[in-house]
Amino acid sequence: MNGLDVRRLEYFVAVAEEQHFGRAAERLHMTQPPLSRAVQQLEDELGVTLLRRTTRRVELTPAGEVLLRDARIALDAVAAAERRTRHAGQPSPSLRIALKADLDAGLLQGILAAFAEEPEACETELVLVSIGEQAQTLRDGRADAAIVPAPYDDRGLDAVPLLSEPTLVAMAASDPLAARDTLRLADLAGHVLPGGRAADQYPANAGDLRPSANTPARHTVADLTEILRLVEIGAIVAFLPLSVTRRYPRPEIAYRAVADLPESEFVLAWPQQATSRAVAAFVRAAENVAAGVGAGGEFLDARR
Amino acid sequence: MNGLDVRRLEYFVAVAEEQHFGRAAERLHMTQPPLSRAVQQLEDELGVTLLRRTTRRVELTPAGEVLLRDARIALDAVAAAERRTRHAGQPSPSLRIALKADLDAGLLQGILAAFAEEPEACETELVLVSIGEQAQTLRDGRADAAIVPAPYDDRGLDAVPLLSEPTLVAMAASDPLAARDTLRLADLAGHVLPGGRAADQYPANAGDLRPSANTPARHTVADLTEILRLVEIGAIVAFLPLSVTRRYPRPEIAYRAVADLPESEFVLAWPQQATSRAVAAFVRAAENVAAGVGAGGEFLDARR
DNA sequence: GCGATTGATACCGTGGGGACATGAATGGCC
DNA sequence: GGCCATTCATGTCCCCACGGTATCAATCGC
Repeated sequence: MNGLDVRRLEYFVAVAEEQHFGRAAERLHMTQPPLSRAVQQLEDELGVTLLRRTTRRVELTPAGEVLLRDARIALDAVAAAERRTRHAGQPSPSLRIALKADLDAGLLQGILAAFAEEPEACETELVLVSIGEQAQTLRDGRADAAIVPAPYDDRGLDAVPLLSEPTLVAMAASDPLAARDTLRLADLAGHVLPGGRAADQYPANAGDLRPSANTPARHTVADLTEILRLVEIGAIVAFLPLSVTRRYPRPEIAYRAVADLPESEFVLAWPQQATSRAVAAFVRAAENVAAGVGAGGEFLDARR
Repeated sequence: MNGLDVRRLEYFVAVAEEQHFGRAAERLHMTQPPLSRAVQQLEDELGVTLLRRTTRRVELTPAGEVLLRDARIALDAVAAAERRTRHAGQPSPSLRIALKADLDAGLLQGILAAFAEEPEACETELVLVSIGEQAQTLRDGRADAAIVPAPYDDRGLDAVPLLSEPTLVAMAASDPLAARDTLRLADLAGHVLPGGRAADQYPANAGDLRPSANTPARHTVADLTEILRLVEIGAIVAFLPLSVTRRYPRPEIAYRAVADLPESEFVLAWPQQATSRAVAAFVRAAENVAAGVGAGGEFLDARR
């Protein structure tokens, strides 16, 4: 028999992630011996050793690293195929829009209304996800399009820019810096962003709101209210688009302009393989709405 | 048991492509009954009907169309994982560069030399493919990077532009138009490109050299020599980058400038998921070489 | 209406995957 | 340094699932 199969790939990924056959077996709801054998068979079929085993440690070979990365992608693709097919099989499939609540640049209502006018419109469904999950939601087939703040992981996705708006820093009102009207990034030395990165090094490690997989986060945040609560108590500062700050006026939080902070960009993204007319119509609608808002310039003044 | 598996997906794709259980079974080297059952099980697991069966015809439902597209992508990803892992398991894996012979903008030798100077260089291997196959070769794991003429199918790929050079039209020397020094696209009305598209409608349907899956091609060509032979006998005309025409000076072929024909762009592409240092080094080397050549301007004069 | 074509159903045998029991090797610890 | 615990590999058995053969049913063409 030639060719990998999904089950074995899942087994390998579990072992690679746990670095431990026993724990991986537990996670897979099976016992350890058949798991060991399955991974061995995988290695035999490939003619490649994927894992260095000691009785004390399991670690990946270079080839194992390659397979771990590619297997995750392949498993994502399989899961996406399943989800999309299930959804497409429903009587009248809706268009599923993924977004983080309040991170829509204030465009959502307008876009939905414009889309409803399109000749190829269909029902829409909002898929509310955690911060930074929008792209993955598209890749794994849970949504058909997403409004997402840049930067984001665009692998496998197509996108059009929607609009840019000023980025403000949110800090505790009690912070000495809050006395000033306008700051510079360097002033924020010593302050920490959600996820634990240093605020004054932004955007060296891109992704203001995305939880970083590499750096161990002191606070793991998935929601704006969590972020704002931490801001209030002075634990962190956060960079937020103007439209978001407008929705959360809080006495204990000061929003201030930062002169050398890049603008917040919002894009509309969708899976590259998408061919549905509904997605195309939604993209058209969103572009039109964004163009209108951008020309109107409602967001040009930075504070108050 | 939940989750699709590779075997069933292959079965479904075979049936969907053949629109016939018997032929699909033959292609899969099996008999028809277990194939029918496997597809039924797939439908049961998904809770979705994928195929409308009559005893005379098998056709896809909308959900079936979705699964066919996504299953192909998923199967590609699985096959790519297998190929890349096999390759990564070799003692000292080479960097595999895919290109169509002579469609390298004349950069190949320079890039290879520059890459060899890089600190993270490794052995390189050339994967010579048919016209238009470069991108697929990257997606399915047979190569790690590719030199490819734009436009191309960039799904799943990252790329940097290398250089642009004038595009010439190759036509039979006996063609009346060959008497003129410079043409316009409209002059080519009635002439046919490789693949059967009308030359004067370029680039309405993008992809000058890619075989089109939709339009039935009168001539299927995978090689420059085949194209040039058809040009010589006056069957087609072809749009070719200047660097290619320089390599094929033929008395029976006239290369002429076309005023409103866009330049030929070459890009270096690689899989988006690539993380290897060798690929990064190769990209650096290629960018440097291309920048040098572009600045030198060797390709600026269009004819003679 | 009859036959040919084609997909579905019935039934059976074999092979592979999982559980249980056990072996072997390595690293920590006293 | 030897003992023990941890952990991965191996041996064995069992069962399910996949594939093959035989056959049925339905539809289209003549």
